Amino acid sequence: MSQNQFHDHDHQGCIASALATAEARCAAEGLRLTAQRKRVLEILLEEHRALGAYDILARLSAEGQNAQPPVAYRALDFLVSHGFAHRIERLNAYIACTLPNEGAHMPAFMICRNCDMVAETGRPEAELGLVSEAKNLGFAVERSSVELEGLCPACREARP
Amino acid sequence: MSQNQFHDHDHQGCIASALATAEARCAAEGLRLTAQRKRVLEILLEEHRALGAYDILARLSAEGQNAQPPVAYRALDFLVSHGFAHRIERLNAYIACTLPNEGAHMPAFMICRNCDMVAETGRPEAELGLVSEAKNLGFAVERSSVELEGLCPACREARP
DNA sequence: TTCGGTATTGATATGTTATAACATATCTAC
DNA sequence: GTAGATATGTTATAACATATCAATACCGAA
Repeated sequence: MSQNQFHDHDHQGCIASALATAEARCAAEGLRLTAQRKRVLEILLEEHRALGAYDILARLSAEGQNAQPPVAYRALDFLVSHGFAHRIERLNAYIACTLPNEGAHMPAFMICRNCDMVAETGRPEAELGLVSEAKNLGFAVERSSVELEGLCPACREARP
Repeated sequence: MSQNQFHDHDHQGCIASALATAEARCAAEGLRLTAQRKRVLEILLEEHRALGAYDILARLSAEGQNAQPPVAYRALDFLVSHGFAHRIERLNAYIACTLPNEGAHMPAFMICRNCDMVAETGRPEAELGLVSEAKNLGFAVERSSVELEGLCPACREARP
């Protein structure tokens, strides 16, 4: 996948590759990528945007499964805790990780307020700066959430 | 107030000073710090931690006001949109700004997962790095949310 | 192989956070 | 003092998330 999430990309390939990566990592780490978990990951990858838990439930129900809230939340917990997906706090929604090879990491997200597109990016030096600043204050960082809200390139052009 | 939020400080003075700042800024900018908005800001300042909207409603109800959800959310929207308070996405909660002189700004928060303490900090170069990285990708940042979760100094010592 | 523990799923109920919608009151400028 | 804008009161409901407990599937050890 391209470095720049805003560009077009080979979507089918990106889905297949992400699934393969998840399966490989689960096998390597003794995790169980069960049918439910895999299906939820597939849904996130297909949509390629942030989905609420109830959006996922709706998809599952449309497929004939009588899916109740815990079904989605359990699968999402698994995917998030192992780095296959991320929670977007700002949207109360979830998105497939675009860098699943890296395992648990500290991503940053750009969220378009117009089209709700979400792009993930690494944040090399910024991350270090924040964590070390916290460390100086005696605070031990374990997880981080960095979310930038604004206008994506497409929406900037559409409504300048 | 001290630079380091984890330290003790003059709480009464901090409340009075923050309220005075808010009143001065509202006067200067033609904003209306109505009784409800002021009361909600006072509650946030008194607690000096992140409060959910329904925590605030409970306080208001205890004071005899029959407060319904929109009462809290409207006051919080006002306070947040003008930089007198911040929303902590991770906690679905709100906290008084400790740097209200600066108007709208881009804060970062450290959230203790053990005691729920929230400390606000600026983030000089990290902020610039993130925003400029986004700009390079064509994304125009309008707001940001940076939240670090971990253990505060006190909780690190208590359970090492 | 079967036993027993652990992890996962199924199902119901409920808790928590946030907003829609519309009526009324208050302020401000003209 | 009236009009327009802003703020508040009130009811209802949408949207997001978890607790609980029973049933089943998986998996390693005896």
